[in-house]
Parts: sequence; structure tokens; C-alpha cells
Amino acid sequence: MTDFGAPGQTTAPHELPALRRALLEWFDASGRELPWRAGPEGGRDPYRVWVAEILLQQTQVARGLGYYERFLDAFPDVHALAAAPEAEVLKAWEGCGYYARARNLRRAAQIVAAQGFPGSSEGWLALPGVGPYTAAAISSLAHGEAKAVNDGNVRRVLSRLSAQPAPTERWVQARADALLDPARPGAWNEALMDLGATVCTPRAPRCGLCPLAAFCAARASGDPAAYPAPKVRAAVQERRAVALLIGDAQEAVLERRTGRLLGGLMGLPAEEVGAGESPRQALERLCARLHVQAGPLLGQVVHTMTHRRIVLEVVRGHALPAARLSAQPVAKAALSRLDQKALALVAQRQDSLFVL
DNA sequence: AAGACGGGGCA
DNA sequence: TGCCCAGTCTT
Repeated sequence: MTDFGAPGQTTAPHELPALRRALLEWFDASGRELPWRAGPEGGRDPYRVWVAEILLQQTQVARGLGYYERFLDAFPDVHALAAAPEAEVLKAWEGCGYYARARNLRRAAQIVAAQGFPGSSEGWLALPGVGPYTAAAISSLAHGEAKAVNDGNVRRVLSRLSAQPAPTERWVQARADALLDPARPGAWNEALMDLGATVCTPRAPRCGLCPLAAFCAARASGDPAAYPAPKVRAAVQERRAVALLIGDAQEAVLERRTGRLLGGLMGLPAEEVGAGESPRQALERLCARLHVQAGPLLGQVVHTMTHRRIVLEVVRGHALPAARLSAQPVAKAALSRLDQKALALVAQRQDSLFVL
């Protein structure tokens, strides 16, 4: 059932054909040309669509483009991806964030390499890293299945169309399902997302260019940017940590991170400063674990992520005889921006030593 | 139903 | 500085 409830205006059923026509005509004339859009409408290459959809999760298209090129170059088909070591896949993903996407994509590729590509959205949904959005996107684009996507663009466009300030997931999905053009589901989904990305933007929507302006309740309200209302977000929490640089900016001792945060990436050996603990105590713990002698403080790095702010003290370390450590080429390892900043600290310091 | 999970772009 | 981005998984 569809919930056309208050407070939003609704799209009257008799307007639906005109609305669909307006958006699809706009899309056919003004839709974006993107590398993963090669091939027939509703019959795209599933691997290319899949990689693009994973890459674009919480990632803007402009940023995804470069990674897409790089990733497909490294792993041209699902078999190449399935056969690749995780470290290589993460290296191709380096800097893109949300690294679980890369780990899940590789794991799913191994399933697909063994069993073949799924043929329906339910099949896609069963793969790791594929949720409701991605399953609907791939099945509509590659198989022509009539599944409506629900992403940030769709949420914003539909919120505005109905002047619904606080749309729930259920509401958005129901509206998206009702509007979906069953004759061209893939094009419809792309059209809605293109509209959200290029015209119905979060701030300063360009209503003068919008093919749906005549249908839009938020536009009629005079303040379209007010829809949807901003989400409340958790405050960023600050964490402190200490790291050891053993080696230099080119060759250093690196550890593989295993937690949820930056899991699978390499980085300088580090310990978090616990609650009620001093950085010195964390450093002693770190040195004891690695059998390393601490040298001078090299500097401090501050790195802000969406959900946390990390203050990292970087200390030079010297391996003691008991240590079993080996430096490795930094350029070969997949590093987070945090560790890249920490290493940049030393590179700069070497420069300044020349000046001295 | 909430949190956790990266990083960059833009006003 | 704050908000957002072709979301998903875990608790």
C-alpha cells in the first residue's frame, strides 16, 4: 500500500503519467554520461554496475569516478577480483573510506565466481555488502527488474515533491515504489538520482531547471531547501592515541589493523590512550608490546572523520635486540589518511633538518 | 532503533 | 564549522 499521508501534498493518480514523462524526458536529454552506464538500458554489465554501486555508497559521484577507473583497471572482471589478495583490493580502495565495502566486495566476488551472478534482487541481497539500495539498483539496471531505489537523492527529491519534512524509510520506499515507471525501471532510478545530484541539490536547489517543478509541493511552499529537515547526528567523539615510527617515510614498521575502524588497512603501530590514562602510559604499553625503545616526539597529527576526531602523537621508535620487526615499503601498503598524515610528519621533519 | 564506519566537497 | 554523499552491518 502507498501512504500518501499528511502533511505532504500528494501526487494525484492522474498526474502520474505526466510526472513520469517529464522526468524521463529530462533524463533522456540531460542525464549524466557515466562510465558504468555503458550498455543497453536495463541490460548493463552486472560486474561494472555492481562495482560502481558499492563504490558510490556514501561517496559522491565526482569522487567515485577516479576510484572506479582505478579499480576496474586492477580487477577487470569478477574472477580477477575473486583471485586477488585482500591487501591488493584494499590498496586499490586506499583513501576511499568505508573499507568494509572493499572487503565485502572481494568476499562476494568469490561467491559469484563460484556460483555465477545472481539473477534477481533477492539473489543480490544475499551477497555481503549488498543491501536494499544496491540490490534494487543492480537488478533494475542490469536485469530490468522493477525495483525502486531508495538513497539519499531519492529521499530528498520525494521529501520535497510532497513537502514531507521528516520522511521515514518506509514512507520513502512506498513513494518510490508508487512512482517507479515499470516500463523503464533502470532509467527511472537513474533519473531520480541524477535529478537529486544535479538539480534538486541539498542546498540551493535549482528549481528553475527542474522538470518536476510543477509537481513539487516544496517549491510551492517557497522554501524547498527546508525539505527534508536535517537529521540529528551523534556528536564526534575525540580519541587520543600514540604511534611509533620505526624507520622512515619510505620504509617503516607497519601493522595490519584488525578492528572495525580501518580494519584491514596497514598503519603505524599504535595504542589508544585509555580513559584516565596518560599518553606516556599508552606509549609504555606500546613499547613493551613491540620491544621498542621510544625516542623523541616527532609531532602530533589531528585527523577528523565523520564520527570521531583522533589526536595522534607520533614518537620515534628504535627496535631493541628482542624485537622481531621488519620495515616494509610504505608505498606498497594500503594506508588510511591518518597514517599518511603521520608519515608526512617525518618527511617534513627531514626537510627541516636540512634547513638546520 | 541506534551506532559504527572514511573522507572530501561545499556554503 | 556543519552537513551531506547512489548505505550496510552490528548491537
